[in-house]
Amino acid sequence: MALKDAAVSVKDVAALAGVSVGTVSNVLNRPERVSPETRDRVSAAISELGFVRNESARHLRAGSSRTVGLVVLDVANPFFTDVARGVEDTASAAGLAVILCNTDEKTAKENSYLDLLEEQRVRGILITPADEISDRLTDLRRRGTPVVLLDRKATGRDQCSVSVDDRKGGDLAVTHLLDSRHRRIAFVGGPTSIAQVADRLRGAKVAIKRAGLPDDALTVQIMEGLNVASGRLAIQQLLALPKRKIPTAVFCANDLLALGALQELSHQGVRVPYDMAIVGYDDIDFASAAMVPLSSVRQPRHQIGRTAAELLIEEADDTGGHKHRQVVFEPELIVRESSTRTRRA
Amino acid sequence: MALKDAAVSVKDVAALAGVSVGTVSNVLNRPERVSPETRDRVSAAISELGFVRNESARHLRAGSSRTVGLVVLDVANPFFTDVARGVEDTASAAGLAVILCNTDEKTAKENSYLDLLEEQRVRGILITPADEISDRLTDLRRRGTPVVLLDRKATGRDQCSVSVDDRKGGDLAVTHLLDSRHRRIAFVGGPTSIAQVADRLRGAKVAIKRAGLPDDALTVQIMEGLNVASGRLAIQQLLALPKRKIPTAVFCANDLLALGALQELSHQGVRVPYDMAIVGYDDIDFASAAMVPLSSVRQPRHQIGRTAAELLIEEADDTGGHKHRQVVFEPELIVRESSTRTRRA
DNA sequence: CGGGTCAGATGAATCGTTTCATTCAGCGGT
DNA sequence: ACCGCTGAATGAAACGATTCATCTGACCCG
Repeated sequence: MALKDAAVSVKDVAALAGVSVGTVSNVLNRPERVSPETRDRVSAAISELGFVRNESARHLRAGSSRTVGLVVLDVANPFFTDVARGVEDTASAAGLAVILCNTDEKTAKENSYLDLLEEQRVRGILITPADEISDRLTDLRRRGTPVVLLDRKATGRDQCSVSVDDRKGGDLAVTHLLDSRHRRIAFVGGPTSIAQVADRLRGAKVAIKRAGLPDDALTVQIMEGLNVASGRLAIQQLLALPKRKIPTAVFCANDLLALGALQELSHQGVRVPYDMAIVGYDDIDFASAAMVPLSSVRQPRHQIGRTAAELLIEEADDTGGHKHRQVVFEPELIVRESSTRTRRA
Repeated sequence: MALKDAAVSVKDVAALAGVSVGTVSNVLNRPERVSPETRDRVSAAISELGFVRNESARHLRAGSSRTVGLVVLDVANPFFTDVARGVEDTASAAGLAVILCNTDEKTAKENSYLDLLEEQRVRGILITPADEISDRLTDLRRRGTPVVLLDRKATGRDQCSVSVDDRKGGDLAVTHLLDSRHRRIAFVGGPTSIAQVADRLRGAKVAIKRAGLPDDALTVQIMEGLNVASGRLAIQQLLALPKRKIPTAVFCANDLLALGALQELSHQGVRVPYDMAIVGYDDIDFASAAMVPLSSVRQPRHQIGRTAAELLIEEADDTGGHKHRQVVFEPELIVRESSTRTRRA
């Protein structure tokens, strides 16, 4: 049995098995080239010493590592954990580990993680940028680290991305509310510097315009963050408007906001959906599990992650034939109780 | 500017700056030993070539890496994402990256991640074991990788752990329900092979016994998983019991179960807390944001993560004086609407 | 002017693994 | 008995950064 201070290397294994280090390496990597007896002897030595390969040394020689980086805005958002699972499934099937990094929407944190990942020589990086596509990211790619954008469409054709048509999603949500006779609608979102928020708002405006309504039929409420607390606050502010300006429906840029809104409305005795309808975005699991099941725009979260990881692996393993692709999924509106006035007075 | 195929190394930098590789390394690691002019020349060369250190090479030489592994049961559970943030805060302050691994409560996945982490020669591992403490984990420690148990108390004194007194938590929850006059209580949990579930159940039983009630005052409902779907199912099963056996309160082993229970009760027209009270566990953010705000046993999630990471770093940097510690936090009962019958008929 | 000091720079050795050109032994064919 | 072949094993080189013993030259002092 190996002792605590062992630090066993191929050399030790080779010595114990009475072979050369090259042979040990062959047993590990191309066992068919080694005679059965030798192979057994080496295997025995490996388990006796408790030998564990040193990935850094392999990697140093090989030039490429077995990890990919996944950089997201917020791991606490169920949307991203689901995407992460998709990434992990694909990556681990390919024998790759995932380093999950959390930026909290801060460019500074994003940059320091990118440095770290590049120093680790990760095979590639999946990222939902906190802001504009930074120079840091461009440099990274130029130096040879593949980057796939996640939940954000690449602007050019020279880069892979996997996203969902957020404009269409915003359009779907608001069109649904308009179809349900709502004429005063609020959009509740986070900072528009986040591309997803900006696009969903844009889609909402398109729907309003198509219906021939004036611009002010849509009240735009921009909050600090995309979380539950901001959702509650947004409702407080909306309910404080002059009575005839209070919307009859709100479309929230994500489900965390929508859940906060739902809670605050209930708290204030406003009935959902009878007095006010709500549509969220992402269709996280908690949306259908909410007390008033939440209508929401569904995104194929898991598939976004899987596809992005596939593109990344394809680009990383590129033998020359890689074509950059911009995959765009279609959002789907899931109508639940929070926006259907079946028993309307 | 660096070209795509650059793969710049210290050698290239040294050549461009007209110095030796040793000097480049000194500029990087002990700039005070290098004369200002040389330092500037080297720095210029570094940025001109876009040189990025190769962490694997550093690590190979240094013998220790700059990453730690965090192995949890389920990243999609907000409890763990909050713990993960705590870990990340401490780790990144120490210049360490976190590799987050998800076992889905499966021993097989756990083992394959442990292999991977050991091959990466991580500085240490934080883990919530899916089952018993496996031999794999013991071997790992014997070979020199520090391991700190997370949300699970170490059985011996030879290992660090950070946990919460789950027995006490179960006791608190059930005692609270007993104080509210409930005499038929259900415990809804996941498999008891998960230590947390077993301990919370044990605490619940202690409370029942202390109150002098018979064992069958507690209906034990063991479900497959610790998620929302299982919570709904559990309620369906409980409501199918003979009327006089149906409990008036349920204590759920975590908040995901409790949220599922809440939803199903509402769906079946059972009023919470008037017809049935609920207490959850973890006090995740969604608990207070639920339509009927959920009573729950709070754990210092963020602090669990921080403390565990601190212990791990201390053990990893050990210069001989490390004492293994088993930190146990106290749980706190947060009473909200789901278990208070103020307007009881 | 010789000797000592010291900051600064050097470059070979090292970490653990993989790779590949080379060696070796055994064997069949002539 | 010798040649050529093949399967098996070998061992040195290489990956890139760090370290440390060593070297260089400038400067000061007696």
